[in-house]
Amino acid sequence: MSGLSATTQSFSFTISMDVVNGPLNLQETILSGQTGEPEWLRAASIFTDVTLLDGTPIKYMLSHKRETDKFSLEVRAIPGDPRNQADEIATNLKTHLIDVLGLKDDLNLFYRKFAEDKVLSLTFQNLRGLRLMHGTNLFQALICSMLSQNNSVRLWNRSARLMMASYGPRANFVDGSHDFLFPHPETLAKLNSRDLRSKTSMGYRAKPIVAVSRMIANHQFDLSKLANQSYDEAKDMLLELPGVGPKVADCFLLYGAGRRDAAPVDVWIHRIISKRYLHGRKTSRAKTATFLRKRFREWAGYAQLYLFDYARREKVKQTRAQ
DNA sequence: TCCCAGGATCAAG
DNA sequence: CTTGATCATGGG
Repeated sequence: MSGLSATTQSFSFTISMDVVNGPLNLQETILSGQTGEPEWLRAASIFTDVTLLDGTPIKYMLSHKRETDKFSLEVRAIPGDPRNQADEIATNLKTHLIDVLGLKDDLNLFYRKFAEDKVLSLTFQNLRGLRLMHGTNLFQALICSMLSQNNSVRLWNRSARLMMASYGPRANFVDGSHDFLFPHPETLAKLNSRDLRSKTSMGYRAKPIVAVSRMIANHQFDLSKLANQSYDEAKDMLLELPGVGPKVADCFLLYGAGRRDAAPVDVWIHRIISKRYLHGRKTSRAKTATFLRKRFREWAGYAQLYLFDYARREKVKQTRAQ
């Protein structure tokens, strides 16, 4: 024995997802604008994410074969701590991916259940394998959802990345690279909103984001407590936060807290629901939201995700046709 | 230059 | 309970 402890370097492995029923479209899933966390970085068809496993950071690159059914995931893992065992990291990473990518959700059941819905079923072919992601950090999910209000996906992602680079804890990896995680509420609570604004170009959203960070940092508000409450109770609690309205609250509940019966109603959803389900009658967003929840129940979040993507695609087609 | 982006808020009607 | 103006920022 040399006395040197074994160190784990970067390594690759494959996750066979035979046990998980249903398709996965990795690209659609990650690029669908869900607000639980910033969009994973993409180079060609390889996605990179950094997460905490048992409190230590891991960077991993993800790709998969073209088939959406019977897929397998190619994973390259770069540990943050060389003392962690490779097989242990692989096991934890697999569990993590099943959770984050919603691989337990029975998509085929969803497709079967609403095959007769003339509007929703239209989206199933192109979006087959699109899944709801599950945020890993409640605070991050709330802030990202707040950033998304009256903003484009591209811009809120940019602000979130700038927040990480400016105020996030640094994570080092065994290959010498480093990255920045999402900042803690305690860090943001100490800022004045003007500095946050100038460094992240988040505009007027800086003020409520600092305010909310303070409420969470001093335990005036507990995000984890919402899991034990009914949808209506949880939403009412969230609506008391400055800068959090009905849409942002639903984004947090769906993408952050993993409540699949929440259905955020934005301009796109409101348009397509009133046009295709309510005969073009003009209604309020509140009524659109109620309609979504009552019609799709525990699948409301999924219905919303598919209709949102579909509505955006239609818009793109229209603008191209001009 | 104006309009829009996964809206929230406040004042008026 | 609805409507309108305002709020930063950047892209088209």
